[in-house]
Amino acid sequence: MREHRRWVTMAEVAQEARVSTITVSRVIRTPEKVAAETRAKIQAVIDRLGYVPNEGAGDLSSRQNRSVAALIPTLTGSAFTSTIDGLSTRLRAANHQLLFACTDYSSGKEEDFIATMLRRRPAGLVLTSTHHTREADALLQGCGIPVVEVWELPKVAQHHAVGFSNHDAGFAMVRFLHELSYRRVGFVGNSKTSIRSRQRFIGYQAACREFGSGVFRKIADTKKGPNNSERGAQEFAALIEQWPDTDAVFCASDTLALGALSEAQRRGLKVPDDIAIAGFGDFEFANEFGVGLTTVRIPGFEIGELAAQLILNHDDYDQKEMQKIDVGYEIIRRRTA
Amino acid sequence: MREHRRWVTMAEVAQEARVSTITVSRVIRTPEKVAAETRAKIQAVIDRLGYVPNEGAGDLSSRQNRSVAALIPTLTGSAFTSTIDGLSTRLRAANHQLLFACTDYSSGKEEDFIATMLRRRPAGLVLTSTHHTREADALLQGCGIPVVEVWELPKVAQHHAVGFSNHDAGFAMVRFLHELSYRRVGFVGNSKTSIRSRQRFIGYQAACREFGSGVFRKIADTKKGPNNSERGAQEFAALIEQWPDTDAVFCASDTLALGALSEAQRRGLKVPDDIAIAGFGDFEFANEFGVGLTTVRIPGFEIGELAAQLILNHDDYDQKEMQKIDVGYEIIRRRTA
DNA sequence: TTGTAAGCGTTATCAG
DNA sequence: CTGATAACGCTTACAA
Repeated sequence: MREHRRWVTMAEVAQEARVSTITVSRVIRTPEKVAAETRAKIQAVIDRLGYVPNEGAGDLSSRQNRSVAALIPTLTGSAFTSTIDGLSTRLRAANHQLLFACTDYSSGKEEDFIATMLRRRPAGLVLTSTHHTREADALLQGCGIPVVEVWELPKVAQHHAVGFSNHDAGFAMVRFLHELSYRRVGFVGNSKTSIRSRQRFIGYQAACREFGSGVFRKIADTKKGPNNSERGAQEFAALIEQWPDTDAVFCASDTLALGALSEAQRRGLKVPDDIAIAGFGDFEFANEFGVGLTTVRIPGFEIGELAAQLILNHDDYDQKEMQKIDVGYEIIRRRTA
Repeated sequence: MREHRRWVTMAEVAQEARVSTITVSRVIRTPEKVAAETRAKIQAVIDRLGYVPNEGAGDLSSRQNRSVAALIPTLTGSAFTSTIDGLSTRLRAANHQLLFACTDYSSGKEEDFIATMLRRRPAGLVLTSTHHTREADALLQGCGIPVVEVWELPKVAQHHAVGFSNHDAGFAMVRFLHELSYRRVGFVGNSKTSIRSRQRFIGYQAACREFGSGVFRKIADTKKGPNNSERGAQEFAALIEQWPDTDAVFCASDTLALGALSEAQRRGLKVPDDIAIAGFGDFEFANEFGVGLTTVRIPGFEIGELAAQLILNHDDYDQKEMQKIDVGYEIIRRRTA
C-alpha cells in the first residue's frame, strides 16, 4: 500500500552526475569552491531529480543544528504572538527553523516539552518563564545550549534574558493613573496563573503604598485559569461591589481590561468618567481603531528578534556572561483613562 | 572559548552499563522487551549521566520522522492561533514536534519555507493556502508526504483538506442579515491579501444577488496589506460615504469589524440601530464579554487537531484518496446586528 | 578542483 | 532477552 516515493539522496545525484557526493555537497553549501562547469552539471541533475538535501543528516554529520525551540504558555490571548513572529522572522533570515510548542501555563508540560525539544538538539531554547521544575532546571543547566528567557528579567540570571520589569511596568501604570488624579485604583488579574501577572500586581501594590491610600483593591485569587475577558468582567464586577468608590482599575492584560470594559458598560458606568480602565500588552484590539484602551505597550516583536539574535550569536559571547536585555515598556494613553 | 559541554551518547550509556547500544535503545523505546534487572541498571546510568536521546539520529536510522511542519500567513490577527494551538496539542499527545513559520501572506515566502521545511523531512505539512507557486506545487507533489490544507476546501483536492467553505459562510452571513431585515449590506475586506477573504466576498455577492438589491457595496481594493482595524475603519468610512444608505456591513474579519465599529462610533452612528456590523472569525475580543460582535465562528482549534490527525494516521488511508473534512461554521448573533 | 575514508548517533536485521 | 553488524544521508579531514 504505502508506496512511499523515496527521497532522492545526495548519492543518487552524485552518481547521476558522475561525481562524488562531496562535490554535490559543495555545490549546495560552497558553490564557489566548485568549477563552474561541474557546478552547472550537478545543478542540472539536482533540478531534474528534485533533490532536497536532508538537513537532519547534515546536522548529524557536522554536529551543528539549524533549529531553535520556543516554548510559550499559549497563543490565544495574543501577548506572545508578536514575539513568535519576531523569532520566526529573524530565524528565517539566518536559515534556521523554529520548533514550537505551547505549555498552557503548566510547568509540568514545560518540563516535558524541554525534554522533548532537547532530543532535537536545537541550537537554542527560548522560554517564557524564569521558574522551572527541578528537573527542567537540571536539563537546562546540563544541556550546554543557549537558553533565553523572555518577557521577564530575573534578578539572578542563570540564562540570557530579553524582557522588561513587570514590576516596574505595573508600578508605572499606577503612577500614571495617579498623575491623572485617579486615587482609588483597583487591580484585576490572576496572579496564580502567571508570575508576570503577579509581578505586575506587586508593582501595583508598591505604587499604592507610595501614591495611593495604601489600600489594595483586588479580589482574592480563587482559582487558576485563563485570563480571558469573561474573567475580567467577573473580577471587575466583584471588585467594584467590594469597593464601590474605586475610580480606576488596572488590569494585568488587555483581554481582562476588555472584559472589565464590557462589564462597566453593562452596569451603565461611563469610562473613564465614572471609572477609568487600563490594560497591559497593547493587543491589537486595544488601539485607537479598536476599543481605545489605555495600556502598557511591550515591544513583543523586538523581544523575539533579540532572543533569536542572542542564540544565533552565541559563540560571540563568553559562555559565563549571561546577557540581560531590557526592552522597556511604554504607557499608551487612549480613551479609557 | 567555546567549551561545548558535549551531549552524552547512547554508546557512552551502553559502555557505562556494560551492555550494547541496542539494549539501551530498547530500554528507551520498548522497555518491556528488556529484562527488568538490565532495564533498571541501564535506567540508572541514563539518569546519572543525564542522557537525552538524539532523535535526529534515530529518525535518520529508522527513516521515520516525528515532526510536522506548519505554515500560516501570520500570527497577529488571531485567526490561526487556535489552529496552531490545536495542532500543537494533538501533536504533543503523539510525541511529535511542530515546526512552524509565518509566510506573511506571500506565496514566495511560502515556497521558500516549504523548501526549507522539507529539508527536515517532516512527517507532514500543514498549509493555510490552496494556491501555491509552480515550484511549491512541484515540491508538494514530489515529496510524498501528506499535505493538509486548512481553512479552505478546494474544489479539486490535490491534498487533504480541513476547512469550510468561505464562500458559503459569506453567503450565510448575508442571508442571516437579510433575515434580520437588513437590505443594503456592504462588504469590508481586502480580497487581494487572502483568497479566503475573496471567497467570502464572492459569497457575499451571490447573496446580494439572491436577497438584496443586487448592488455590491464594496470600495475598490487598492493595495494589499494587513486586515487590521485601521483598515477596517478606513474602508467602513469610505463605504458609507459612497453609499450613505447602507444599513449593514459584513467584514471579512473580526479585526476589520472592530475598526468599522470604532469608526461608526466616531461618526455617532448607533450600532445596530443606524447600521449593523458583522465580522468573521469569532476572535476572542468579539465575545459577549468583549465587544459583542455578531460574527461567524470557525472551529479553529478543531481544524488544527484534525489536520494533525490526518497526518498521524496517514498510513491508514489509501494514498490516492484525499480526505476532505468540512468543519463548517456557525453564525453567532451578538449585539452588533 | 575533486575525491577517499571515516565517522556523526541512532536503529533494522538477523543471529544466538 | 541480548548482541554484532550494517546501514541511514550527510560532512570532516586529509589526499591527490
